[in-house]
Amino acid sequence: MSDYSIRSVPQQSRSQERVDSILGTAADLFTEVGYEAATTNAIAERAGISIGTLYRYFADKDAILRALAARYHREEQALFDQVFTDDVGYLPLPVLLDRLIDPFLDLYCGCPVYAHILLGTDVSADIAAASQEIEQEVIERLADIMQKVAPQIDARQARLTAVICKSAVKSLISLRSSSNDEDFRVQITSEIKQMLLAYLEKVLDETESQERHRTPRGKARTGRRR
Amino acid sequence: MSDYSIRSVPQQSRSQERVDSILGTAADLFTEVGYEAATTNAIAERAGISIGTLYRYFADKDAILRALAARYHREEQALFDQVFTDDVGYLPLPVLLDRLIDPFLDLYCGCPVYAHILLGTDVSADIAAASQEIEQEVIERLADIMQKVAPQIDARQARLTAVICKSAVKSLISLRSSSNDEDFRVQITSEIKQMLLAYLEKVLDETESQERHRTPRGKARTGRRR
DNA sequence: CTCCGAATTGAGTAATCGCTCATATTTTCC
DNA sequence: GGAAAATATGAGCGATTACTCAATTCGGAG
Repeated sequence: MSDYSIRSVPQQSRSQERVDSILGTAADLFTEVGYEAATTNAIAERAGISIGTLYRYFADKDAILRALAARYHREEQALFDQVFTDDVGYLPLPVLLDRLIDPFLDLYCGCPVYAHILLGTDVSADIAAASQEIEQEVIERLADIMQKVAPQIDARQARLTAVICKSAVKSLISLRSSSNDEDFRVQITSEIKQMLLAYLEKVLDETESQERHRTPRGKARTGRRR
Repeated sequence: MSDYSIRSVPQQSRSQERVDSILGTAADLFTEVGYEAATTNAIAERAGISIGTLYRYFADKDAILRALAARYHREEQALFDQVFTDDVGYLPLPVLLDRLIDPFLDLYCGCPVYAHILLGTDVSADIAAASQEIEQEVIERLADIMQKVAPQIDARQARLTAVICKSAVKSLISLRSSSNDEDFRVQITSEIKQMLLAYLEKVLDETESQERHRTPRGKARTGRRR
């Protein structure tokens, strides 16, 4: 340790550990008692550090939640990148739904605080705004997928359908975190998927028949754009 | 029942007016800035009374929200009583959906704080528990209606379907209160109804065919475990 | 008008929370 | 070893909040 080889790697890696530890503890406390009720002193104590140290790494309490929201955003984007492959438009609907839903369920299951952020339960205005931005992004991603699945669909309907799908999954997350009964979770998951399947089949059916019967008036019936 | 922790029994008609005034102001403030951020002093000031007077009528801050939740519960029950008529089982599904959904949308639109209570956004544990109780009641009411619409359905599936319907309407409330764009609200309302319609048609279709084929067990589409 | 209880008032209290900073400890590097 | 820099500590500060209570006003009966 007396070599002057690397500048401050030990410091950095230790710092990162500290940050992660704080984030993990905070996430646990937030989900247990809510954001407001989770005091910074309690977070520090449970993380095994002093309150002063906590404030060396985070400017204020909100910054902790912001960091968690950022991590959530990152992981969610990674999931989407994984899902959004070339063949996404050619998958049977039930398979597509599983592909779209299951990884996200795992995400929220593995880190329940993400559900809090998503559902906007008991968060500051800043976080709520950030969360809404993330959701907007999700809607656009889903709309893109809709366009791949049904190229004949118009952009407006694709967005609308995306909003509905996102909402349904949000409901599913909410329902799943409202109960500890694993059986109920399985049933409700299957049921929401059934609902989405029925809805999507109906939407696709209607846009397809619109296409077949020739566009009723003029042009620009089929969405393009993008 | 009937203990909202109101301190003073209305000896004068003036008292009831006061209580209503406090409740109305509190409801406004709660929806504007949230429950935590709405201080009792601010409620009193806006209601044009002193903080002392407020505490003559309500034991503590939570009692105000509890009174609002009780009012919400009462109005919701009244709506259900109105909807749950004898012919409810014979209505075409789209009509039934309108009958079930539209009055509730009006309720939440007329008093947005009800949406806060329903969605559990930023409320105390007590209120969240009370809200969950109300929701449980809603599920049972909906399950009853499901049994009337489709007598061949089994109780378990009826409850499951009720949970889904309640969730979907909850989503709709959430979506509608997330935007001020009236056009969006109309579209999203129609779309959620479409989704529910597709889902209910599917559920009824499956239970009917189950009935016809006399297969109480076995080739059910919804995977049965246990 | 006088008197008295009920209603109202709002400055003040106790408790809590986010956050600071002077001090103490550890690490780095010669 | 030892100076200096980096990091950690936690008592305590200031601000905020729900809530109290002694003082004051109101209203109506005699």
